[in-house]
Amino acid sequence: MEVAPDLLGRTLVRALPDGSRLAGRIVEVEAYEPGDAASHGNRRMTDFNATMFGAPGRLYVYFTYGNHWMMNVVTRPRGDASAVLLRAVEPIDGIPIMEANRGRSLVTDLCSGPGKLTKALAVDKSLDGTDLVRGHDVWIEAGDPVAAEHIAVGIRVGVSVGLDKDWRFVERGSGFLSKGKPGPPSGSRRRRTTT
DNA sequence: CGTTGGATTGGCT
DNA sequence: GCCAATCCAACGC
Repeated sequence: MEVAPDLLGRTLVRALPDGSRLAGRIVEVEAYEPGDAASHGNRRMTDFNATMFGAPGRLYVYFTYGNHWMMNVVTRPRGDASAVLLRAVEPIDGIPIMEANRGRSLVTDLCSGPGKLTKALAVDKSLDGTDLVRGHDVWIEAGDPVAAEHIAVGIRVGVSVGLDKDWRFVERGSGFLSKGKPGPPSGSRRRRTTT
């Protein structure tokens, strides 16, 4: 939680096997803490979320909703199971490649959401556990920190519990934020097979 | 062992 | 506005 706002403004870099460099400025994150009902870390440790329990400074990648990867930064020491979800970045380098990955050319729509971000940067489970400080596939650079007065906070997006926590941090006024609406999903639109 | 629901997105009605 | 895509773990029987 303490480091989540600090990640805003930093540069997320992804180096592809062919040497291409993709980079973006982090503009939206959410914190997930130990004991947080909305966090995977609140459940038992499995292969699915093991990275979250591991060493800090690593990349935690997981799959959800059947077809979307999410990328997180593990922030607390081994055993504490916390992470910061990277929800949106402002594209800087390798935009044409991002466009190809996303099948879209609107720059504000390339990385404006957690699932979009991973697709644009070609991030998947194979990068789970990567060291974001020393890694050579994906890492985070210092970038330009966002001043506290330009950071807006709010409740997290897409979760139905833990709404009492203002753990979503965004760069105020950025045009590259996700379109997810904070708070519970608009009704529970989950399919009902039972009659 | 079968069903449900989720840190989502994109496409169709 | 509503639903499908499609994987994993919790929960109910």
